[in-house]
Amino acid sequence: MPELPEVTTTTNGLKKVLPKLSIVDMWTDLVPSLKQWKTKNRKNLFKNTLKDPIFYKKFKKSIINTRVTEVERRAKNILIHLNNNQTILIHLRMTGHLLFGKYIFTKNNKWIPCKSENKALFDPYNRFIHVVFSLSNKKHLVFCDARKFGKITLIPTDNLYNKKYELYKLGPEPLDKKFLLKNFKERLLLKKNGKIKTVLMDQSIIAGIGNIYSDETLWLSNIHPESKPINIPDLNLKLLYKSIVKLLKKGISLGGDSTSDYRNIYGEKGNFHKKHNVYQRKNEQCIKIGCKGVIIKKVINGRSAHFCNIHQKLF
DNA sequence: GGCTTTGTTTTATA
DNA sequence: GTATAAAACAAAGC
Repeated sequence: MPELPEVTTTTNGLKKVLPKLSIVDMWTDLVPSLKQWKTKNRKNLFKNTLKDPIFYKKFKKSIINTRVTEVERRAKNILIHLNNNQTILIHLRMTGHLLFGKYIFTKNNKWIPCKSENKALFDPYNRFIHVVFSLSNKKHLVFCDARKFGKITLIPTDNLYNKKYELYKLGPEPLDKKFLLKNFKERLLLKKNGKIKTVLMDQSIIAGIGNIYSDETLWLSNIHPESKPINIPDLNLKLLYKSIVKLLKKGISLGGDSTSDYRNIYGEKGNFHKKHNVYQRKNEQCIKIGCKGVIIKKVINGRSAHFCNIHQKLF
């Protein structure tokens, strides 16, 4: 599940290869026919994304023959800036990932990786290719997504942070040097009576944390996921702040978490999922030194939470 | 075939 | 009005 470290791994990869390349063509199978579009009644959900046939036409026309100037991450969004004041915004949601390499369009209307490319590209998840951007160096930027929950849209670069677009309400970046313990506490108190796990995952409070990293950081800072921010002692808040910075950086250095479908732009898995202390370890012994607890899985505000019932205290 | 999965948006409730 | 929770939604795997 792409969270901050996974999206960072992807954008770091793209930063090295995309700038200065031009987009010469694009292909997608996400666009419904106009008839389907009208009958499915999904105009609100998909408006201004590639699943909107009217928007798709504008999108394609806007990006063809433009050059990539810069790639950037904001929260869980990938931003590809173009030289015509337009920015392609990609959200991977649950199972999406981006791949970069040489691809071939086959006779049965499918894209497959060219055999001379990295072997990792022959991953089974490659059968879910839904968008292909053809680039001026004969390579491709490929959007691959088993669930098709991912979202691709286009926003004028100058207007990225306008009220009408989704980036507007995002909270601060937890790895920003200016994001101090003091700021962290202030943000949490905006939801002082919520459940800390839910608050951590709220993108308007802090950007980039999802289910995996919220479970892991709470385990490390000895906090029960249903604790109210207002009740959490300073000592634990400080520990939580440090755990967030530490684990997000660890996730990045390990190339992300491939519990599910996440791959880097060369189709390779990350390694963070091998280092889980609590996520998806239901019924296993807690591995904190000296702790006799067992990992519990419980649905909290509609999301699965994993935690140790002994050393993670409810405040 | 129903349930699960996650991130986000929308709707409901206290 | 405000704060929090619940529901809805995407689509495929099991």
